Amino acid sequence: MARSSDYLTIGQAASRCGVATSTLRFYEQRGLIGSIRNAGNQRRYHRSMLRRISVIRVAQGLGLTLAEIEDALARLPDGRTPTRRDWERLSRLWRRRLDDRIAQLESLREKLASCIGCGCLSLRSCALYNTGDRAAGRGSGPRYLLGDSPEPE
Amino acid sequence: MARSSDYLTIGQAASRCGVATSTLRFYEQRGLIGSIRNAGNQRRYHRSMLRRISVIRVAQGLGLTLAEIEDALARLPDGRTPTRRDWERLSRLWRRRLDDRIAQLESLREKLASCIGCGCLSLRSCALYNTGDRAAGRGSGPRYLLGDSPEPE
DNA sequence: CTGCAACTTTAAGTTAACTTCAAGTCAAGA
DNA sequence: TCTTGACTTGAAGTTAACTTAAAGTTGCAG
Repeated sequence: MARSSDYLTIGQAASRCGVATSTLRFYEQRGLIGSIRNAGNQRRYHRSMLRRISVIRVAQGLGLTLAEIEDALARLPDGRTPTRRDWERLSRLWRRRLDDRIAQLESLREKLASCIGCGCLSLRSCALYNTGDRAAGRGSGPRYLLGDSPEPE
Repeated sequence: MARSSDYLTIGQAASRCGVATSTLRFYEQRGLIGSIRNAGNQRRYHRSMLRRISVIRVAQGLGLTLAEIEDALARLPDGRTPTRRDWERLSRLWRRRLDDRIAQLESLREKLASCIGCGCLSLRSCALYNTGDRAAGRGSGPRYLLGDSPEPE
């Protein structure tokens, strides 16, 4: 039933998806993907896992964090690998985030344009200071500029 | 000549600029801003420094890294605090980056739209995989999504 | 059977932009 | 003078998303 060609080594899967093997191990550790083991304890990936990895990579390209992707994938029935219909739903959802982000940047651009001549940069009155666009203020560490989710209370 | 009200403590400067005092110390350590010391070795900031701090913050809001901002500020004559004319030049420059970033995201959105129905996600043939939009592959650490500078060779 | 590439694990390192901590000093009002 | 809040330093911690290293095991071609 399961031809051996249905399964790939970690190196094969990685090169098929354009990622490093360390990345796949990392994703597995995070619970984003799964694998089975052969007799010698080496990972083997079913071909269908390639699509799941692709979805993860595309979502990252859209600016989502792994946590958000994890969440989205976890909402699929039985945590199955995304079907074409699943992908349709997910990508529609993500497209909206992209729209939002573009709108944010456009608004920022307008504010910048109107401030070029003024240059006040006043904390109180300058629109550039009140874009709500800063990813700052949520703990330490680096700030992400696309996947800007709402602040926790 | 120099009234004492021309100088602010770190706490005053921080609250005027909407940043933490630790941030100002950090900026100073990085060489982004400067201060003088009073008799008791405490930092005092000249009012003009507020504008420099503001420029830094706005630039960050636009997605520039501190390294890039450092560079831009270092190009000002004698590393002076930005005048209104300097700000005009800088903000015009940064506006172009914002334009670029928006264009990138729009192109990504188109690709996503055309892939929603297809869902191939093939590493070889899918446009979503070849946006050139990934910040990946440059060392480890987090990836930045707006201040996406060209890859070193 | 030898040899080498590909695999295994766990732990630690990388990056940016800060924050937090510890232990101490300074400023200023009551 | 006392107290309290603001300040000082240097070192270490935080976060995401990985990578790198070290030390050992497996797969497979010759």
